[in-house]
Amino acid sequence: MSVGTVSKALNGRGQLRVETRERVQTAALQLGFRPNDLAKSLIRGRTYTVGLLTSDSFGRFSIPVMQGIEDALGAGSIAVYLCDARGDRVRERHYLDSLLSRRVDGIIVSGRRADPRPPLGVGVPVPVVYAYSQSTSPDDLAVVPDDAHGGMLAVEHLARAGRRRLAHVTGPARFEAVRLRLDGARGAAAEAGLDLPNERVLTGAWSEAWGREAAGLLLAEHPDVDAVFCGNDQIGRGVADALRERGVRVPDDVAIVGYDNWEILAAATLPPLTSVDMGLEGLGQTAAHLLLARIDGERETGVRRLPCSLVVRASSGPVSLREPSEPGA
Amino acid sequence: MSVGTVSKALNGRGQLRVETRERVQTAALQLGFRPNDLAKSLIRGRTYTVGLLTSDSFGRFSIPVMQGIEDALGAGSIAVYLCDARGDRVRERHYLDSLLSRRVDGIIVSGRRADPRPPLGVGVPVPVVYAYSQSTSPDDLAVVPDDAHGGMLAVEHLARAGRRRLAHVTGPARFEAVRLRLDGARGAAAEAGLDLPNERVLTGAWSEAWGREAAGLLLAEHPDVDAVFCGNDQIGRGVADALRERGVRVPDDVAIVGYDNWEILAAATLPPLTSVDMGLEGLGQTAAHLLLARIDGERETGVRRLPCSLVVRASSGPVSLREPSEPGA
DNA sequence: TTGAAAGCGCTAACAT
DNA sequence: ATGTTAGCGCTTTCAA
Repeated sequence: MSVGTVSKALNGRGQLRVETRERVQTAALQLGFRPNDLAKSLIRGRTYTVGLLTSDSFGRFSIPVMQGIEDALGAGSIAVYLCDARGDRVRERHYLDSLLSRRVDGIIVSGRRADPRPPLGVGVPVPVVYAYSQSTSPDDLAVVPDDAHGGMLAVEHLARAGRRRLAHVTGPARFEAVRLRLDGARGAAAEAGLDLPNERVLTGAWSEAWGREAAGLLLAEHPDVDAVFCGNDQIGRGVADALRERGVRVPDDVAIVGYDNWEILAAATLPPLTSVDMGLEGLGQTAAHLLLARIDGERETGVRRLPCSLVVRASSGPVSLREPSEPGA
Repeated sequence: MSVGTVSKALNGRGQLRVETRERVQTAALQLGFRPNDLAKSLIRGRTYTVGLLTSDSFGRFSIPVMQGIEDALGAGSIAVYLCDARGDRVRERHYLDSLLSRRVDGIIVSGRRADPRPPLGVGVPVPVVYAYSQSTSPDDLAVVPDDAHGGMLAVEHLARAGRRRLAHVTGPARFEAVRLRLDGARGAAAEAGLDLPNERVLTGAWSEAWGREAAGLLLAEHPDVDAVFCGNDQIGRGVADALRERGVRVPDDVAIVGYDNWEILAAATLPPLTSVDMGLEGLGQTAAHLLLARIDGERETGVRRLPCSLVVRASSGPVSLREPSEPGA
């Protein structure tokens, strides 16, 4: 029996007698034969493999993105190489070389989104997509969450719950995400006939400690605030804890909305935190599909912003039925 | 110029004129030539690639393990395939087939450690190591944290801080980890002339809510307890918050030690939580090195338990200098 | 010092 | 319906 015949039998190609086909298949099974994908790739010029290059380690945000990518790709029998450059350009270069030598069909660059990063390199001979990350080059394609939309959702929800005096406690002002979320929040506030003046926007760290501190500031300077939109869930938790400790009822007196929908934290907060979900897993899937499209010749570039969603929990219930309370009481 | 010569020039093999070698190298650089690793692998019969097969998604625990693995392997220019079976045996089989067809040199199986899992498959033709996970087969090699050691560290520390009345609030009793940590804790208690009777061992969920609840139980039934060893940091946080709310001072009245050293939670707790660190990143590295050793012919089997370490923060300070207080006051 | 040829495991076109 | 052959890109003898 010739190798050619075996190949046809196993791949269901060519004209073969049914009996031959079956004979080959049983034999292959018995011998534990497994076609060598390396050889196939060598011929096809495609490896059905992509590189996942994270510029900055794996954190709370990269993980779901990664899951989404792996999910979308694994289903199509595309394997994913995992590369963690740990924020080191040299290491990144090293991984890039390795991926290219291994002939990946494309590369997804993920990482902290803090700021647009320099492109992966010049003349990378395979398609690249940035996920939860973007490059400074307009010729690249990036997928990120729509922060303005997230801010809008939060405030829309608070307004609909009858809140009138909003505050915003968020992270460092240098983050693009901080600015965009605020823009979105302001837009929604205006839409609802409310305002969110600068003195009720407090920027600080992305931490619980800052949330606690900010809650104190709000209580001291703006005791009439009845809703706090927080830049992330840690801040939200800090605010919630601090308010509770000072006898302010959440959500009766003050409603709280967090950001990230970090389940394990948001759900454990007292009361559980309503939070904006960036849909990172879906973002990963989108990035994967866009990469596949690019591999198939698609040429779209630019930044794709994906809508967020709101996960409502107890912290943002409707205003108390009782008369407006005296926060800080 | 023949391909053979080029090969020698680029790989520094054979006898070549220096000038030729240089000429080839500059040409290769200009043309952006990149040797095809697929072809090399085909010849060598080795791909310098390993599969990372996580049986049960990526969580708080798998991530550091994964980082360690990637770190140890990436440094040696070994690429890592990422496969997430999501707890589905069919999917796992699918990934296994894919990895084998792609001729990985070995496989690391990681996952939840809850209970030993069935082996990956019979007659897997490449070395396998289980990381933070173990199989039911004694012929396999697994690396897991030493839970008894972790329990020991926690109680040793509390005893040394002068605590005499210990309690243990932990997760569901069906977890092997729960039993082992308790064993270790009891050993250390005995060593220090203390005891940890069953009525002061509370098993429940791995959650903050359970921590809060358990704190209430302890206060009601064992108000003389001066130290609580918690099965994880979430429980620790719940206990800390509940005690504080009831006016019990931590660590003055009651010391708390958590488990997992989940930085973001432990550090944000009031007061910051002393916690047992399982050294998961190191565990991943160890698993990677053991896999490499196996690939090189090493035949060791069994379960390798890696020591833990203790990260001391404020929650376990020495006993108050004031006279023994009245917890619950 | 360089070139030619075989072969890694497979597929696809062409012969038989 | 099956066998033969060339060739994917590379390394490695062996010959020149």
